[in-house]
Parts: sequence; structure tokens; C-alpha cells
Amino acid sequence: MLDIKFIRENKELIKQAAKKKHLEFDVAKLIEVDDKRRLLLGRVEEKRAEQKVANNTIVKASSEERESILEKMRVLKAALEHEEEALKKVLKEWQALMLAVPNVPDMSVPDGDSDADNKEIKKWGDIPKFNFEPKSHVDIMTSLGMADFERGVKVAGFRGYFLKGSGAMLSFAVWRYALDFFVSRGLSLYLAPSMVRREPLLGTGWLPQSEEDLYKVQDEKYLAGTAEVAIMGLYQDEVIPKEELPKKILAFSPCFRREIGSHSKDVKGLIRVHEFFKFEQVILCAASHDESVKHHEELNRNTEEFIESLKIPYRTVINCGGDLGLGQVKKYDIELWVPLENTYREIGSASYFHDFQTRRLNIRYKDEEEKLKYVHSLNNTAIATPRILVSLVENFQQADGSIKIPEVLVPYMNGLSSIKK
RNA sequence: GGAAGGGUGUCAGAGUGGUUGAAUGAACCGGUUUCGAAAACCGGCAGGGGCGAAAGCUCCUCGUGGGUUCAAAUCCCACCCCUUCCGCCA
Repeated sequence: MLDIKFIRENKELIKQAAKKKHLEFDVAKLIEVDDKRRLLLGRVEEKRAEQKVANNTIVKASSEERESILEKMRVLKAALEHEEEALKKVLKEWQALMLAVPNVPDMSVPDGDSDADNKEIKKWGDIPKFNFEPKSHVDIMTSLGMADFERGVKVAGFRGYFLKGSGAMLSFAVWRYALDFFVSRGLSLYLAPSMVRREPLLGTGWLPQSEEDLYKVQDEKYLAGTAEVAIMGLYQDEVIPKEELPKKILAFSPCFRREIGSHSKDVKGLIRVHEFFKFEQVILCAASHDESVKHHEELNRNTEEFIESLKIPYRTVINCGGDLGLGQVKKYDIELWVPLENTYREIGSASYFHDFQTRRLNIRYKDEEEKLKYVHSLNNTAIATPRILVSLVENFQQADGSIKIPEVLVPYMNGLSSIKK
């Protein structure tokens, strides 16, 4: 959400933002509705003020005066109710439009339509050359008894999977290593709820836009697709003491995504599943663009260095306008090399939002001048499992069918340095 | 799932239909006093919106949403949340 005043003063900017993000948004319509809203608000307020004055005289009035005032008030009330009804209707339309206003992308965001237009800004590591026929992670993990996809589908349906034996173990090793790695960088550890109410989803911008990609449970609750949602909800409606900023959080949670728009994509294996686990980094910082940029780079670097420590080849791209969400100002994707697909696949996204999310969630702090301001929010994947296993397994496969475990993970695998039959 | 109680400002806590956006404490900020501090005393202290160049005027907000009424923190209904007890459960 953006400030309506800002929108009114920067109509052209918003128009350009929508265009760059390839979103439909009618700024003129919003202004028109806002004009109506202001007009009606004025009228309603006028009548309410009148009513208040009368209320105060009624108390002191004699009984015959009182009767005549009451009569007038009844008329006023009818008129007021009429105006209020109209205002309520306009307000509803206004709110829906306000939720659809796109945030303004940063200057450095390239133009483009989809992820195909994302711009590579960094490449790290050597792509492995195999002197044998490399196998897919599905084949490797199945043959090494690390996963069971057939029974996964039998039990959980489409995109279902079991991790088992050394596959499950590897997953725990990655989690435990990630925990140590990111906590040592000053993030506070949280284990966050996945089942959340509507509010934090609206606040983070997942709703109303992505309703169909969320699983809904009873009682108006949803299964979140990321711990970002719960962590952003942590401080909803709170004023954070400024000395506590920036807040840096590492949160673990199960994640659920319906992947409704990707039915035919990545149907095999661990790339795209409905149910996975993720460590997410979240930062809340003071309301300054420079602060946001600084922490955005930092968050991104954290994950890059984590991947580097695992020695998996990756590249970082800056997402183009068309690949940005409604609220995102700028986003980097880190993509890991997947040998069998002969390409890089996304493992995480680092985004910043300015006050887009915190305005919706009402998360504020008092600045140096004791003025209340909305904090800025950012997030980045720390590590998502089981997707990371795809690159881990395919890149480090050996001629004999075994997998070499990255050095940093060995201690977390009880000293096991390779997975064999 | 059943029963009871409760949700008021940063916090504690009054307030059961009429100048109550809200008594009183505490905290916090400023001042007086002091060599300095404590104590005491004096003053300030909710957020958001609209109009306005500003001063200011005005509206909304006592968990949320509806309703009754000329008038709601106060009455009615629904929902959310908290506490205690019972049941169930890991």
C-alpha cells in the first residue's frame, strides 16, 4: 500500500510503475474515487458535527425545547444515514483500489516481461564437467534410497515425495548448518507458524492477489507459502523502539504452495513441490532508502556466501519489472546450477519493499524527532529444502553413482563424506 | 467441545446511555529547587483522516463488525482474542 497523498502527487510515477511491472492499474480511476470519498467524507463530517452540537444542548434544554430539538435531530439523522451509506460504498471501492496500487520499482530494475528478461549480474563457481553420463536427482536419489517419489505421490498426491535415509539426513544437515551459518551473522532464530490468519497475508501482499496459490483451511486461515508472512505479522500494529532497529530475523517454517499456475512445469522431482521447508531472512529497518539498499545487499550476500560455502555454482540475477511482485521495489534471484537441465534454477529471492508492507501491517517506530514512521521491510530466502538437494545431488554426483558431501556439511552428517549405495 | 470471567491510552486501572478522547496512578519529556542527584512541586504527554499557507477548525478510534437511540466505552447481536475450570489430545 502506498500513501494516497503520495499517489495523488505522483500519478505519472504510479502509471509508469504499473507499466514496468506489466500490471493493470487505473490511477485516474483511483483519483476519481478518492475525490468522491473526500467529498462525501466532508459532508458526513459536517452533519456529525451538527449532531454533536445538538447533543450537547439537549442535555441542558428544558423539556419543551428538547422536543423540538429531537424533531430536528430525527431529520438530520435520516440525511446523515443516507450520506454514510454512500460513503461506505465509495470507501469499499477505494480500499480495493488502494490494495492494488503497485509499489514503484527502483531505477536499477531492468525492463522486461518475465523471468526470461532478468539480468545476470554475477556468476560464481565452475560448472561441473562429467566424464560419464550424469543422472537426474530423481534417479540418483531413488537409486541411493534417499527419496521415494512413487509412494510420495501415492500418499500425498501430485508433487508428493518422501525423503528417507541419507536423503532425509542430508536435509537435516542442511538445516542445521544453515541455522549455524545465519545465526552467526547476527540473525535471531525463530520457528514460525505456517497456519496464519488473513491479516498478515494481506499485509505482506500475498492477498488479495495470490488467493488461488494459497491453501485455505477452516476458520478463515491459510497455510503460508513462506515464514515471511508470520514474521512480518510479529510486529503488526506495534511501535518498535528505534534502538531495536534493525531487526534481523532467521525463521524456519514448513511452506505450502498450490502452484496453481504451474501445472505442467517441473512435474518430476524436488524442484517444485506443494510442501517444503524454508529458512527465511527478514529485516525491519529505519525508513530510509539507503538503509533498505544496504540491508538488501547484505541479505543477498548472506545467501550467496552460504551457497559458496557449499561450493554449488550459481548466478545472481536482477529481476526485471515484469517479474516483480506488486509491492517489491527491487529483487535479486539466486539461481543454482542444475546439470541435467543445463541451466540455473531459482533457489531464493531477495526483495525489499520500502514501507509497502509495513503500511498495510501498521508497523512503526519513532524516529530521532519522535515522529512515528513506518519501518522498511526486506526479506530473502536463506535456504529452501528440498529444492537445494536437487543441485547438491546432481552437481556432486560421482562416476560410481555416489554423491560427494560438501565439506561444510560433513560434520552435520555425522562425519559421512559421501553417500553410496 | 462444555462452563465462567474478561478485552479501555506506553503500562496499571476508573468509568453501565448525555459536553468522556476518556478520572487517578505509574512511566516518559520539559521546568523549578540542588554543587550535582534523589525527593518534592509546576507543566506537557494517543493515534489516524479531512479542510487550511499557517494558526486553527473538524471527524474517526475504548478487541472487530453490525444493531438500538436524537445521543453508545456504557444496551443488544455476531465474530476474534485472553484467563480459569472440565473434557479431549501430542
